[in-house]
Amino acid sequence: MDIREIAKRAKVSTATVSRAINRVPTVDPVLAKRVWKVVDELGYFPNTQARALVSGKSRIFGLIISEITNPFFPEIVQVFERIAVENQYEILLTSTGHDPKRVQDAVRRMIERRVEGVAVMTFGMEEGLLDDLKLRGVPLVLADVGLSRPQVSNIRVDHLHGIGQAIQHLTALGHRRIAFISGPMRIKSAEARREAFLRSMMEVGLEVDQDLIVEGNHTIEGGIAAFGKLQRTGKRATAVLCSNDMTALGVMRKSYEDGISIPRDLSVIGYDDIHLAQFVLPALTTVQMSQAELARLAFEALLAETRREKPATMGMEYVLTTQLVLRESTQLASGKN
Amino acid sequence: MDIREIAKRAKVSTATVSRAINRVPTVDPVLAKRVWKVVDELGYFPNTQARALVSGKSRIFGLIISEITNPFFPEIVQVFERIAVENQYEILLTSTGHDPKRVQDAVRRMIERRVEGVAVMTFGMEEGLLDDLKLRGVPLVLADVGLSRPQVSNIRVDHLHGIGQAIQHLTALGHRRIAFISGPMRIKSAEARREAFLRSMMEVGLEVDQDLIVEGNHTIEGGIAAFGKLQRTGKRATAVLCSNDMTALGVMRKSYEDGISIPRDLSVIGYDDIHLAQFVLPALTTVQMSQAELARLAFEALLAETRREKPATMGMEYVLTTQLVLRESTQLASGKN
DNA sequence: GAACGAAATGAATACGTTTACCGTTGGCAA
DNA sequence: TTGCCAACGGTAAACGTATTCATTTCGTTC
Repeated sequence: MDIREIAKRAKVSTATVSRAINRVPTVDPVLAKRVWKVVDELGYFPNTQARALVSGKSRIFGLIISEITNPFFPEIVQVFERIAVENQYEILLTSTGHDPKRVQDAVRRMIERRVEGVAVMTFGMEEGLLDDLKLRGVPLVLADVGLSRPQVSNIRVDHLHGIGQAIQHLTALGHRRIAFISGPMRIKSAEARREAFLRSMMEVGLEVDQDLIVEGNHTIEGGIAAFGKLQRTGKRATAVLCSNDMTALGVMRKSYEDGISIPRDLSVIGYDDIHLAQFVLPALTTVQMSQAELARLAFEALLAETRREKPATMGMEYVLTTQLVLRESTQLASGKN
Repeated sequence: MDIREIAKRAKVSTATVSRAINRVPTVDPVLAKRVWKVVDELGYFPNTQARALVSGKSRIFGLIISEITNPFFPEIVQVFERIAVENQYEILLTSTGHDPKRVQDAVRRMIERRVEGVAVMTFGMEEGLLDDLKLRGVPLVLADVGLSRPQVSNIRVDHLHGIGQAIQHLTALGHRRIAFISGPMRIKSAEARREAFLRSMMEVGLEVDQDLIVEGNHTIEGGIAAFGKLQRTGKRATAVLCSNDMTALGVMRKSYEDGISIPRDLSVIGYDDIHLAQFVLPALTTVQMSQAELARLAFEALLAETRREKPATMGMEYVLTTQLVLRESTQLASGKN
């Protein structure tokens, strides 16, 4: 069943059917009604591939994330998808696990489907992988990748704000020996968070002990391993700041196993503020980075880009700020430290 | 840049280009090589919409889930997506929150994109919403919706096995007063789990106190509320079985706030075995229902369906079994109960 | 009452592929 | 040398829609 069938039954031309369906105002209301009647009776739905082919618009955006099993991302995906649907867009989702091969694959698939734009959330691998997209003038939005670059919009995250608050909070509680468990350093956003930590420590006049900086990988398992390593150094920290909430959950789990009580013996601060953070035991003090806001910014940026006549030579810059959320996992530094 | 451009530069016809790209064996290796050379030089990617239009195959599967923010689903999505990509399929993902309007919308979008099949994970709303798909002969796979129905493949989950093990485990530990926090009863799978609970209780000869069965909604918040309600009845249970892990997390959170120690004062068992379950404090004893297996079954079912010549009048039936996983949240029933 | 213009409709084309169908080529046997 | 067949390549027609351009149908004005 196609537009021709509708045309025949409504006794109009296919052109009129097309116009009626697309609500072109010049079409006679009487004819339009006749068309809609047939459309409804037959349960006709326009073929998107045909539309895309002739119009040159696929109405698909690509969304590249790292790990959908990290609770940070589902919340982004949910909001992004909701907004997309509201705007009659579909999304081509891909969770790459930072595997270059999978990124490459995703890019190819997105080009083949002729996506109108791609949002990339957290990114670490060679930028070269995105060149195919740039070359074709596909609008690109990168979230949290540090410096901006030509032809690519950028969502800059103000890590310094939230992390600065976190450090101030800890020092106010009397903590001096503050550890940091980073994300994988090949990821830009992990690097940026680490920088913000170092800078914040400097600003409050605390020196950082390199032994108290350990690399994790943004998973619970990584947090467990990293915290284990931290303890084996023998240098005891009274507080630990984590590069994301999953890492913090790992720290909490490992502390529990080792008989370290949080927050009594150790204060822990996470990063991201995933929904779960408020429900763990104890509830996690963390730096909030609004997933909804991030998703919204990314979508708006993409949409703005597609509406533009000429592709912008310079990408737009958006800013997302962060903020400390106090809960139960931090407390006054204990006695002698 | 299109197939014609390639044809011109490789000095062959578009038909040959098409055949070369699709690796049709009859094409002369010399010509094929010439074609591929040009394709690579120009960075040409075939236009999927055009392909879909002429071949009648969109190479897209729909995937309808309820809540992507429930950690159970991201693990499914991940596996489903991975297998799909391996088979050159894309997935159209939709998280409906069981909102009939959003389901309706999703169905429309999927029809418009001409998906070759749809997998529905957990389902509660009027089946009528899927009629549009059935009518068009779109292969359908439903997971965990109870009885099977014509034209629709079904993945039956053997809740009884895992839940039976859970109840036996609890009774072996001396528990007699076992509470159950269900999911929302409009959801088929929640209903099925509740039935399995009732049946398992009967099988071990325990009577169920209706006051000890409370309805939750498969979220942490719902678990908190339900457990609060449970306590207000005044009838103390020594163990509580939850319809999913998120609910169990809610119970754990609420217990913590109320000074009830798990597992000392109360044993808790979850359902699903989300990845997180092993890391919470204490690690959650739960009934495992393999997300990877479920995703794989669903995809295989869909793929099998698309390969079939004539649409099957009767759907296939697949079975997924469940199994208790012992961790730290259960313990001998305390003294006097 | 005729001619003109505005507005709406219809015929036809294009979008980028796949593929049925037909024509060409070359090899081999007679 | 001729004829036949096999094998392969090319031409052209689809796929379902949007849209340009030509046509028709009005109402309006003089």
